[in-house]
Amino acid sequence: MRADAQRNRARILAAADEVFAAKGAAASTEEVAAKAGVAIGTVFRHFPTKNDLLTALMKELVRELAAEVESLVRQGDPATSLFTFFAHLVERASSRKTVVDLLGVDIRVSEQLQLLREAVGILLDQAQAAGVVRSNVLLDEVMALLAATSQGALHSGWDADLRERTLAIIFTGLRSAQL
Amino acid sequence: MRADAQRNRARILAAADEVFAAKGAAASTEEVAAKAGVAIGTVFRHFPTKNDLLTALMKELVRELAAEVESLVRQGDPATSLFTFFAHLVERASSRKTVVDLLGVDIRVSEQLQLLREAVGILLDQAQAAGVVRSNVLLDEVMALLAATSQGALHSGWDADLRERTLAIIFTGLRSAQL
Amino acid sequence: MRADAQRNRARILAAADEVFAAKGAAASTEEVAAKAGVAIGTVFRHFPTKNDLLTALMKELVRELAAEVESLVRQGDPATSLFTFFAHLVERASSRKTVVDLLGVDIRVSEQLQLLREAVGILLDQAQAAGVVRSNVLLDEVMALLAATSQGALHSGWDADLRERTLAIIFTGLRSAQL
Amino acid sequence: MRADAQRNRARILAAADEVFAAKGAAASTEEVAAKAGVAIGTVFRHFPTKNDLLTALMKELVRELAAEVESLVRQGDPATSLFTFFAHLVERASSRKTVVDLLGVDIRVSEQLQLLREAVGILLDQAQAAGVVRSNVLLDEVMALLAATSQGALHSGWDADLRERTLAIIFTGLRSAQL
DNA sequence: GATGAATGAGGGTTCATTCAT
DNA sequence: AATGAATGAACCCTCATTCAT
Repeated sequence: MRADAQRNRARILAAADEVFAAKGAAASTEEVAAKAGVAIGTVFRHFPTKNDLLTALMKELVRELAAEVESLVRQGDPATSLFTFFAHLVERASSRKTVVDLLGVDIRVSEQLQLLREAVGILLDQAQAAGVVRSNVLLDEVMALLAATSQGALHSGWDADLRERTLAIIFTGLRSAQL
Repeated sequence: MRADAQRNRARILAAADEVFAAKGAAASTEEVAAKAGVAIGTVFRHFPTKNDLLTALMKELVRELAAEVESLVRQGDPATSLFTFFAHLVERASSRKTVVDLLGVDIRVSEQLQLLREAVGILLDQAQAAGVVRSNVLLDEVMALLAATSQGALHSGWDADLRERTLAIIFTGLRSAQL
Repeated sequence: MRADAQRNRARILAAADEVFAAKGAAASTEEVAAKAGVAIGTVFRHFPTKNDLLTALMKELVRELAAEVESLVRQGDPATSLFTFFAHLVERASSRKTVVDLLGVDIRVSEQLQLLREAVGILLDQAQAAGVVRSNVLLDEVMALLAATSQGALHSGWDADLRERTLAIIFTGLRSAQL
Repeated sequence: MRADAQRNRARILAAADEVFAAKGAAASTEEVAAKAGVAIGTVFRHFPTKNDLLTALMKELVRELAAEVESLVRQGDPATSLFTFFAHLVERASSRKTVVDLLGVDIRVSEQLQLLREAVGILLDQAQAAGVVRSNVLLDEVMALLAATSQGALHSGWDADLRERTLAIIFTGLRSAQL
């Protein structure tokens, strides 16, 4: 791929991220093109379908998240890394409708999610090994809470404070030694 | 309002509930009209805007939920009513896209939510008085968890089992005496 | 259907006939709408797909042709009716690209053509009974010649004179007593 | 012109022939480029317009046909060469949408057809001299029948058998001694 | 000369909303 | 009040053509 094409592809992805983050996946491809500063045809050359664009965005997102998890696995505190990642993802979701739409809705891309799922699985294992998460908590529930909270974080009412307090309740629920 | 107009209004709301529940708010007004057995013009006479129709649906939903809360306040076990209601709402959301869309997205109708908020507030008070919910849990967090979990419940992966286990974590987080 | 809708439907069909006759089936639906004096949405309300519009045009055409054949069967000279119809169809095709496109190309509407085929079959029977068409000529060949000549008649070079002389050759080929 | 340019030109023409033969002139230039193994820009450098490419194809076709006629004139049986050529062209058309589209539709290239016309004229003269075609048959009619039958041969229903029987009728019409 | 990315007009289709019947 | 036809902006996508690399 030529240098300018590479540049445009990146620009389009960035524009799409912004636009879809603000207005959700229902925003028009035309708007993405405008924000990227290219003609509509250029968007469709790089992503032949609107859905392809959304999927690419999703892959990008999952890649970043997985990288973050990996970094936590290597350098973070095994006991708290799960909570750290959880909080970070939710914080991020609060300003990005795309994160939410993609994390939750599209079934066809769930293969992509598998990657993320496995990464989070490691964090969960660590936390359970460290004894800060009950051993009967399954990865399924953690993923479900992750997705649900990300969705929720989008709403207007969720400021940093509410987010923190809500997560505190969930983290308490995950901690061992109760019941 | 004439008797038949009254009847039509009810029919349209019922149809809208069904249609939007199945396909989300993106479904066409025409489809609602068809399912209601009226012409498209009739829908717009009753609800001048598609958004008006969605808002009306929301009011209806909140009214029902509030009624359910009230009934729990009167006849339910004060200690567990909050959890009962929470679980029921989430279960309901899992098959009704409308619940989710409305509960989460539309900001302009949040006045309507006030009613529900107050009702849930009573349940929370009761649960805290009964000592099954920590006293430092605020209504804000409960509402946030309610909304988030409702959204999450929509996803394909959420079967009854996962729903139950996920809620169990949240309920544990709400319970007192831990940490 | 309301009176105005009926009127518009007719107008659209007439406009489509004209437009497609002049430019072939590749002409835009928008142009049809403009010529009909309606908005684009109206065209699609009556014919949900461009192909539906073309098919409707085809049905209309076949209906007319079949009616003409029937009238010939009832009142025409059995010996010459086939030739009369043949000549008339080709003459008509010479100014109507639609006739040609539809008669020849679209496979999905061939059920419609069945009607025409049967009608022409009667004319052929009559002509053979009258002894002016060889008895070993099959309906298949007649239909093939009909279609081919209609297509050919579209070309710029075909004036009335050329048409007549070309048909004379074909008619001679169909006549009995030679070879 | 450089050697590689020459080679590319030939490749593009070959690819265009294949592609347009299969899908008709509506196929995209991009597809031609792909099949030719060159970039789209190269196609447009050699043929500044899609129509130029089609015209070139036409020239090529006419050249081939004229060569075939010439070979028939030199070595064929004067009495039957016209029929041989006629049958061969129609057979070829049955698998090549291009032949048909070009032979029939484009007016601007009719100068090219002049060449073919003259060649066919020779065959006709021969056949009339041999007494197997009526002397009052004009070249115009033969060309018209040639074009019409080529178009017709494209349709799905035309198998080898139908083609043969249909041509038999036309050939009979051309033969002398009848009427 | 070749490459292939960018352009942007144009096409089919949908749908909220308006308005004549 | 109800009907349902008409409107037209907006959307996704295609493709001939141009032009920077």
